[in-house]
Amino acid sequence: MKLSRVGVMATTRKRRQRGSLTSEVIVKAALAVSERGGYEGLTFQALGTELGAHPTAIYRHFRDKNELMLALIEAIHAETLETLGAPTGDWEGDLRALAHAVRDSFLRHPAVGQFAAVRTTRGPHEFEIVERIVGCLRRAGFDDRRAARMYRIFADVTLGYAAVDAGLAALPPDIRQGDLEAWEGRYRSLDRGRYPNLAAVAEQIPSIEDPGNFSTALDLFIDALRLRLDRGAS
Amino acid sequence: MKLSRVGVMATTRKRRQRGSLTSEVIVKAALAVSERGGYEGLTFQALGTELGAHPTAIYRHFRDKNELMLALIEAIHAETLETLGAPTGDWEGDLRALAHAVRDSFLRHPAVGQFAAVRTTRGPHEFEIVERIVGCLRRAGFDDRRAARMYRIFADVTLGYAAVDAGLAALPPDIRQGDLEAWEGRYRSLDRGRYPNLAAVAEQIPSIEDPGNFSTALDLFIDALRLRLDRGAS
DNA sequence: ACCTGAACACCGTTCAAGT
DNA sequence: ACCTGAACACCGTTCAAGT
Repeated sequence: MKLSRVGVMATTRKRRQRGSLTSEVIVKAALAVSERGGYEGLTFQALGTELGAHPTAIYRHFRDKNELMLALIEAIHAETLETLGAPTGDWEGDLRALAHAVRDSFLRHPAVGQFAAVRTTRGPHEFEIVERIVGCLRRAGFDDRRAARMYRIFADVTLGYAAVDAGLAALPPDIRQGDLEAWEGRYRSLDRGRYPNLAAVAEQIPSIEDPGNFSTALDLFIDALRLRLDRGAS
Repeated sequence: MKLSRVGVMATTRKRRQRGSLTSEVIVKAALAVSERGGYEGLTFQALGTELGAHPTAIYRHFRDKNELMLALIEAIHAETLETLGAPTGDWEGDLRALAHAVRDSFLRHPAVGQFAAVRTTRGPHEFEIVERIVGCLRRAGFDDRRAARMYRIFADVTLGYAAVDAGLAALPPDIRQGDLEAWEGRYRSLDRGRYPNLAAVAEQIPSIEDPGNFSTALDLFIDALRLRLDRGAS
């Protein structure tokens, strides 16, 4: 083992034995790495070190980083479903539970979760999550056309919100710190003449990291769904 | 001029004259570059070429890529405000117009827009957008506490949704193509036994790129706001 | 068949040197 | 004062070579 290329294999914990490298092992290691080092820490070199294998050995299981990313998102969806019980039949409660489970999974792996709303994994766990959402909406009383449309909006809003939360959590600590301080500092000392409305309420704006925001957004969404059901024509 | 480092200065259009490099010029060039090459195309080298200057000359105006990014987001917010008339006093129409203007700006510069929901620029244009949203909510009849909370949700939902749309538009063309085809292909040929609800509605799910989705999401949100106003307790 | 080593064409960033 | 050149420590990815 050469030491000229410092760091690549130098800090290897244990050397992996031939044939033990599988997609599952790689996905698991990648989630662990991303949890520690954020997205910019999730590199093939770091992953190789984590695995006790050469960085390029990963290419035997994933064509490129994009394919690995999709597998990681699928793994997150799998986690979401694991932490979630079977549907209870209460469409509203089930929708809420699903949305919260999705967000929790994204936040558990923010470096991956921040991209999960934009990509489609085209995998079974993703299908299953969609299946569940559509199931809730149909049980609520929406006809197929309406259920399909509402599914799209619900998924985009929920995953989008969760992805923003994940993106925030995935920021490098110093940058995140700076952003948070801006909200707490600069936003509360603005020119009342120039920003009268903002100045009036600034102190009462919940932190962008307040977990209650997501719940309130869900409340609003479900209120709106109920309203459409009451109006009939669904 | 050496040619050993291929490409860096080789394709320079015109050489910039000393002293003409300002933050404004750099921001404008960066938005142009990002429009063409997506996020992975937005590099200091590409920006240097666009500017007719050495890549590292940019560091005289921005400490690092993070600072440049914040300036770019501010520039996008400035564009949003430019395309937007003065508030009309109709809180609902104004909110809608604002949300659409934000999304349009994000989509005009997707490589930057996809990050805009997560970061805070702490700049005057960002303040102005917040000011306007809060203004709409107060005019609608929300008291300060409620207006502050609803602002947070509205901003997160709207910017989050727009950022997802931008992220989609910013995907490298081949990857984006693959994702879209998955929605149109695989999602419509699923096992009806395993995914009964999804299979029933799959054909009717709007495309993830359908611009009507955002409008519908806004409709739902504003319905929910009205409901809370009607319920009293402002 | 499975993995490594070496190389390639890039990145962002620092800093001494030029004008 | 403003900008460039060269260097540093990284990236993802390809491919010939080893076992």
